Amino acid sequence: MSRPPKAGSDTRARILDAAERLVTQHGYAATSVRMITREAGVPVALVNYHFGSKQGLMEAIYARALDRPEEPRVGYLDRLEAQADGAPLAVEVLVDAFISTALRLTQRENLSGTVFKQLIGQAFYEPGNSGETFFPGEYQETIERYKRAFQRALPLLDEAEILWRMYFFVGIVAYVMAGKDALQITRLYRLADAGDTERILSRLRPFIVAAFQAPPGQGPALAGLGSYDRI
Amino acid sequence: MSRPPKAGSDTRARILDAAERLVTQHGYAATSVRMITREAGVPVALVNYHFGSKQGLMEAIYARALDRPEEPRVGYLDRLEAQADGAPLAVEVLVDAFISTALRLTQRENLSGTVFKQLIGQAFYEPGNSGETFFPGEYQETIERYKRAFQRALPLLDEAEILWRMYFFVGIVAYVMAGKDALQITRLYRLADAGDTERILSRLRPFIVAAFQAPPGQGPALAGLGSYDRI
DNA sequence: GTCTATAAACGGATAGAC
DNA sequence: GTCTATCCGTTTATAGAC
Repeated sequence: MSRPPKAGSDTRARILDAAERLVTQHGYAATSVRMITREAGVPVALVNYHFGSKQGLMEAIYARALDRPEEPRVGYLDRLEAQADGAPLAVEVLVDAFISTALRLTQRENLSGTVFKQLIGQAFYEPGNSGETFFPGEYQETIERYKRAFQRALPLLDEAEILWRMYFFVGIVAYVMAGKDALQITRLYRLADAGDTERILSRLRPFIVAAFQAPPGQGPALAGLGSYDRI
Repeated sequence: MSRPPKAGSDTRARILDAAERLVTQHGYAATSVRMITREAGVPVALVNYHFGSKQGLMEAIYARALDRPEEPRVGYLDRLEAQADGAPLAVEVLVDAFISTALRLTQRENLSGTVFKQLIGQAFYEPGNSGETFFPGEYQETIERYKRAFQRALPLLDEAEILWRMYFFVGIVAYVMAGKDALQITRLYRLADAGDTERILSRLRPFIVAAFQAPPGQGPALAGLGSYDRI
């Protein structure tokens, strides 16, 4: 932004950095290539030179953001299970592991921090892209592993129930990491610790653990739903 | 789309319908006024005539979607509290009430059904708009009322903890209503009942109730976070 | 690899006839 | 209220000099 157009440093990375920042702030469609190159202090043409098109640039952003560490993600779960030596892992441990993994993902060194959260949120919620575009297949195995671990930890729940609870869990983590404050929308509250993802997730942990341990039977259907004359 | 430009029917509504459809599909920024009028089969100028600007059109969409029923939203909570006659409402009841309200909101007759869910999701996640633009002030009171009710139901939790759990709760509901399937992204699972919001929320209910009832102390911080060498 | 200049299309908005 | 024609700024992308 205030940087001189001077070369020497990696132009490609500069563009990626600027794009990452702007896209997470304003969204894909609302961010123009010119905004990006202005922010990066480079001429417009370089976007097309390096990435082919605006779309290509976007894909590069996601590719870099999701760029995997050397070890596969399940490696962590493997270690925990090895330690447990055949015994099922406790729900607390599983929830903890998943949250930690997600958190770690947001703290990758090559990421501006808040960036990844927004990318996650957008991948889940921005219409049009179905998510598959950006999420590499490796994550499938992770889900599968967690599913089996949760099944062992919660033998009273059937597979469908486990999956639904994982679904809620993943959703909440994405939601928290995306960082939009639904309650703040009401302008009434500013939550303590807001912005500190680690603290937030440590508040989330017992909440989710208890939720997973809820008794199976889906309880009575929503009480009298449909009989409420007016809400 | 295939409709003739013929008048007689309400043009304004035609534009709103088309805009609703397209915006929920592609998002605000990615939907141009011209796409909308093409879909509606009317000339471009009518958008500005009826709504002043593209932004005005958007606000009209949300206004219609959130268009309040005659009774204020808290009326329902009022009735429950009156019935309880001074006694605190149980967590189950509160969770149930909130979910039902949200669900009702998505089932308003004037809505194309899935539309509202996406609008909600986008209001929370689309970068740039902070949500205040669209969410009318009346919702503030609703949050405040729920907060007090939850505080009475869960006297062991301090206000901050209550707010955080409500935050998670609201997030999960928005997430579910927005309908993106995080697990489906992995292409491994298609959850039973998927798409049937009412069923999903009835699965959500016991999950959330148990979560709210989790013991206060935020538990140990994320176990050894920071000591995991690699995830 | 970097940059300038320009192409070609599309964006939202408006003036003014009907 | 409806529609055509047009203004004008901005968009993505490219051609071609350096």
